[in-house]
Amino acid sequence: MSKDLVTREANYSQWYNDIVTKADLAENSAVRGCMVIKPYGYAIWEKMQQALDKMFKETGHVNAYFPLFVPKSLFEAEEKNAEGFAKECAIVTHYRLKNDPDKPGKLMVDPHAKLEEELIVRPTSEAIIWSTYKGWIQSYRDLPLLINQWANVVRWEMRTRLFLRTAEFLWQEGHTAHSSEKEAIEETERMLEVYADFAENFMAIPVLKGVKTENERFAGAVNTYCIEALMQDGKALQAGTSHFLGQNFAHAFDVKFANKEGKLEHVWGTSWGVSTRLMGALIMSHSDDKGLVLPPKLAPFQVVIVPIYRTDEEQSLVSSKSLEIKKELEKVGVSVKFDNRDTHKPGFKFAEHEFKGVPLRIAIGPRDVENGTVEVARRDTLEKSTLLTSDLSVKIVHLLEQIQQNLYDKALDFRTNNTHKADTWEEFQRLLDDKGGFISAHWDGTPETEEKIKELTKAAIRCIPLNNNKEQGKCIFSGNPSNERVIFARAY
RNA sequence: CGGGAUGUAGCGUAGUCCGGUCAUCGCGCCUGGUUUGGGACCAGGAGGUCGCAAGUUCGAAUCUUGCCAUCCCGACCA
Repeated sequence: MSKDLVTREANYSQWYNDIVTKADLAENSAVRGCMVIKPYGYAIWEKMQQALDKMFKETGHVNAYFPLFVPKSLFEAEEKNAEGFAKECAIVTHYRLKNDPDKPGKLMVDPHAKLEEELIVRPTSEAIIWSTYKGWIQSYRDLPLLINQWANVVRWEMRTRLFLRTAEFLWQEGHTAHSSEKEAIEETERMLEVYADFAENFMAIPVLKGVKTENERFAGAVNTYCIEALMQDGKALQAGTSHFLGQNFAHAFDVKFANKEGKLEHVWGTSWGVSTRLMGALIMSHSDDKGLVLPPKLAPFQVVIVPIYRTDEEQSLVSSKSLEIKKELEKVGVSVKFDNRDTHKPGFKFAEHEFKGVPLRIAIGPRDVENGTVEVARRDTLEKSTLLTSDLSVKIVHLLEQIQQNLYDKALDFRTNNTHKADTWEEFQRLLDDKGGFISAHWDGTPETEEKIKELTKAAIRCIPLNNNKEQGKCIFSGNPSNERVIFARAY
């Protein structure tokens, strides 16, 4: 466990990988680039899903499910989208295997079972969904169409990393259709707000809301909004995107509706998604050199109770007290695990739960039962205190709220301390190499300049912040005039 | 896909240059006993196609070739 954990300073990426695997979140599988999400990691993802799903429904969306496969002819209909994803598609070309006559016991692809038309394993579902929407939308009365799906997608990435970039990943993708441009833009912005709200209030990660530059825009979108988070190593992570699709997909798939005047118009679209990459963001934002740190709102269990005893008699005494406390806490909505394994010593359990990021630990021994107390340890600050069991549930609820808030505050402080303005090229480069982080700087607005800066420094424009202050200045690279700062960073 | 590194028991490793007496050690695992308020101790035990496949050789963990996987650096990307 943590005695084997390399420090963040010594090797950040190894630290990350160690946490993912040693905290039992996920592991590499027999399939290149694809991970197995283990029960403890999946439980966190389920918490995320539950919270997000509720928020989607509260904003009027419903869930549906569309096929994994997209016929190539549909996939290529929206040209920019198809071109953008073409280089990372898995393609199904056959539908049958047969015994290999040359190798007994082995199978081979049956050459007679070639598909008429290849199927693309979805890298994103716009094509299959918009081709379906064509049949669902005739009138303005059919709009807006507000649908989300929870699914897996495949993008054949060259270099993968657990949660941050895997060939197959889990996500949700919302796909909506509207009768006006204004309404579609409102939807795009609404969902960005939902993502920001989720990141800040559940994940305890402050995020920067903004729009992408043309270079970084989703293939097939008119405008891409994003939330950007800053990781502890000073690199940025795109945590969610919301796209205004204009009428691009409506044109590509001929999706039209009759308006109130009886005239046919193309519908306006949006799509938005977050993925299991959020797991990576969660890990890298809060965890420390002792292991994972989880915000209470997303922890599979918020409190672990570790009983301490020597004799059978003590064990039954301590156990019944533990169960009593567990019940009391569950009554006020706190999730509790009673770790009554008799195969491990308390010290081992302390270390294990600490490594796995359980927000609060309660230890109960015979002494506590006698005194009417418990020992409570916070994972975020590692502070221990002895609390009277009277009103314990109220105190625990309060502590969990404090931990949630403290994690957010710490992450926000970190981001504040690692966001800098640069006004010259030298300053820009120095900031990048010294500290990384977000760098706020003037840019002349051209893709060429953005590209050159990226080439020279590996830093890209993460976003143009929403509600950005207008300010006259000169592009740090070209010296041409600029009327606002944008956010640069090296990114995952 | 380009550059670099690695692959030996569940994990971490020694051995590879210089082929044979070589499958090493620690953790973990199993059994028994003593333990239990911060990662227990003693004794005994099990566990291996040395990544996979061909080749060279009397003989391959060790040499050659191909493939696969992982990590790091690029390009690509949520």
